[in-house]
Amino acid sequence: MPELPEVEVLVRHLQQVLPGRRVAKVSVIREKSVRPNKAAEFAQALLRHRFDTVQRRAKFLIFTLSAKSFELSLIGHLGMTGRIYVQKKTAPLPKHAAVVIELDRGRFVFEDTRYFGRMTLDRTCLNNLGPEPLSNEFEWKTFHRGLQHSGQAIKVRLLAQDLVVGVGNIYACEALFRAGIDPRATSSQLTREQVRHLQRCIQETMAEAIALGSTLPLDLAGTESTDGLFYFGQKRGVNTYEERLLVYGRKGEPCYRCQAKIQRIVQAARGTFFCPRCQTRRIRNRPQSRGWRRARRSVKSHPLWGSRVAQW
DNA sequence: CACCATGTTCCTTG
DNA sequence: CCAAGGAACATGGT
Repeated sequence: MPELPEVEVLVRHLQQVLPGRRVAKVSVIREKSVRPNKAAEFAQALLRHRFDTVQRRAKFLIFTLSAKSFELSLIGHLGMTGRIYVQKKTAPLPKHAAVVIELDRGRFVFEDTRYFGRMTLDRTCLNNLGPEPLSNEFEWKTFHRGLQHSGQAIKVRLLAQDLVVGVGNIYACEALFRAGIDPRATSSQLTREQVRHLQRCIQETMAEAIALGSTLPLDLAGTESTDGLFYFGQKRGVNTYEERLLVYGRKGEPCYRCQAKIQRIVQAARGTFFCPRCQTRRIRNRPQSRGWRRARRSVKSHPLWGSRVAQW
């Protein structure tokens, strides 16, 4: 269940639940899910340690544990379909449980249907990551400099995790729509104004998603068939949050801003959704023009958008 | 059967 | 050597 906002909301939840609990037993059910450590050494190292903190860096979860004077970091990545939760010892294990850690109270479960996720004690995966999008380190001048050296399409470039972390396929589409930038535009062709605008749109997209996800009734304890995903929100009777996304998954549907049909194309083997009228490759001299501000207000005042997100 | 899916890494190509 | 493109990983939903 990744992308930065989903991981952030999960981390905040786990930080409330996990600290203080001790590791009683470690079962690596899917050996490949523990890399590059060996399953046996991984399990042995964690034994009898106590969870202290839960943090996030990019889409990684970082658990710190200690035993007497020994400290260690457990790093997790959810891949495409990973979930992490603490369940009751009596609850049944999920079909695709990858790593199970029995605690003094309850059970830590890392399940992963497609097994693209992983757990490790090796911190080197945290090297070479770009700045956090919601930190001061995400600075538009550096962002601009990085983009100028690239001939890749901007949408593809955003996914590389070196100029900025945490932006995945869905939020890349959303941020580019908000910024009015064609996902096919060559990175180096973006103007300084477009880059500055895109930087702010990425931050808005992330911040609003975290804020929204913090209030939805997510199944962070792994008890239901629902999960901790909130790209599409939750289906709860009449209260449907499905239309929260502005372009992703809306192929053929009318753009909320201009009614043109949303297009789906493939870039780097991933689906990209965009509005062919609102998102242009052309360089806009005045990206903050009155017309554009009016358009963004109209997007935000769409009944299914404003009611759920504008409150933040 | 066809096509789609939230991510990253490795290999090949130019 | 480098940048960019594509396959691979693995399973399930529609």
